[in-house]
Amino acid sequence: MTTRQAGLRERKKQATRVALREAALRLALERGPDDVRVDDIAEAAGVSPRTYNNYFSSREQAIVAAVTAEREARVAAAVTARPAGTGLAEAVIDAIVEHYTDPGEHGRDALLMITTRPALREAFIGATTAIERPLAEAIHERLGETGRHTARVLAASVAAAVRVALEDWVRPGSASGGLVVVSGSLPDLLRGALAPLAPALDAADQRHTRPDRSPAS
Amino acid sequence: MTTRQAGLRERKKQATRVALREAALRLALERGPDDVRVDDIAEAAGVSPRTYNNYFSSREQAIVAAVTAEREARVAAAVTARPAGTGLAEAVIDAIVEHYTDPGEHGRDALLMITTRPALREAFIGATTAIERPLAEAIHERLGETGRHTARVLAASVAAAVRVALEDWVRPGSASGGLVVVSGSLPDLLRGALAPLAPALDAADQRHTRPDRSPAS
DNA sequence: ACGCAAACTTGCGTGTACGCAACTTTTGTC
DNA sequence: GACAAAAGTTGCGTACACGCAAGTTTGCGT
Repeated sequence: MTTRQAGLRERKKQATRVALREAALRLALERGPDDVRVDDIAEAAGVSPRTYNNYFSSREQAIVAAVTAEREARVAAAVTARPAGTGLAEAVIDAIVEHYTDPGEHGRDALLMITTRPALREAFIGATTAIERPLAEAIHERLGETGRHTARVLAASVAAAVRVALEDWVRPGSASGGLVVVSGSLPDLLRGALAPLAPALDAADQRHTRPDRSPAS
Repeated sequence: MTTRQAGLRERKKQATRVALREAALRLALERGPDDVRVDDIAEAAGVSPRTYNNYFSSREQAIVAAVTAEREARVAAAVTARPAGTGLAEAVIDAIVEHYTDPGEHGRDALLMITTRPALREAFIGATTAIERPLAEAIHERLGETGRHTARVLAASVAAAVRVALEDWVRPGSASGGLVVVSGSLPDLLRGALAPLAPALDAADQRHTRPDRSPAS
């Protein structure tokens, strides 16, 4: 076995997954997302329509995945990579802002299309949940063995905050009523949404640094 | 117009919604959830199948809604109802624990069925998102006008934490590897999951009480 | 090298979600 | 009280998600 522990099977699976999502995005950009049939995507990726559905459970999911894929892992890796002295809040927030600001290798036109069509918007927003697991592991590593549940909760909260920021970013315009006019730059929105969680992140960090009492009264 | 501003239209809509979800749950309990067709639910509620789909976008959603409905509003109301002196974290956590522990008017057999079938489990877990909006408004009222965005983020985080707790609660058993053996009582799980967020909730509360510096650096 | 077991793919069938356009009910206005 | 606009309901047609069981590929022990 020369290729690490990867295994042919796993590599093929990833290849199929990538082929499917790339095909989905390309076709959606070419013809417009409403003129892409599942069969087309499957054919372009060289698999049967049924197999397509083994990888993605909706067309929107496949298209969006081409943009959001691997962001999760990169963010988690970035969190792990911050120097150990860095506070947890700073590490997490910086990692997120950094990797969400980068539009990925796919151009802005993809994001434009996604943020324009409601169905794609929803899938895009829903994709935020995917960072929970890797992020939880990254936080868990920093907190040590005691903080496993805490790590999951914090990761889920961070994901939720990111989702809120993306909702604001993606939202059409402000209400004509003159109230909410948020739509700043994405980094600002992210920092703004994550800021309220900083106390929780740092508190967990402190508790790990000097473990004392349990949280229950 | 005798009935407040409710309007006949709105009342009929709610009645249909209730009829649909109650019918969905009743039929699912009677025959088992896999032997209930959408047409059956629609017929039992006295509407067309197409109308059913104007209210719920999946069968699971309708069944689960019968159990989770109005929890959202009750929790939000409970948060608002706590005396103003109470800390935000305490108010929110107590309100949630109180209303999620109560199994609602529908018996435990409904919950048993839901937590048994994977598809229903997922819908049940997914329903947690529904408290975000009312909870955000409740928190917003406590924080004052400055904290609108903060309130949304905190509400989303709380909902995420609740989801984590429910996932643990619903999860079959522990892994045979001997690691994670969580499954305590639901109240304990909820408090455990919400505890890490307490610092964030209280920090927001403090800031509103005496507004001073910004959270950065 | 061989062969078995597990994992993945595929075709088929069923039940479903949802856009669309016609029709009915409710609401506010004169 | 009548009417026009708004909101809701319904049938139809299309595309889709997914369980199931058969066929194919990969992994691994011998």
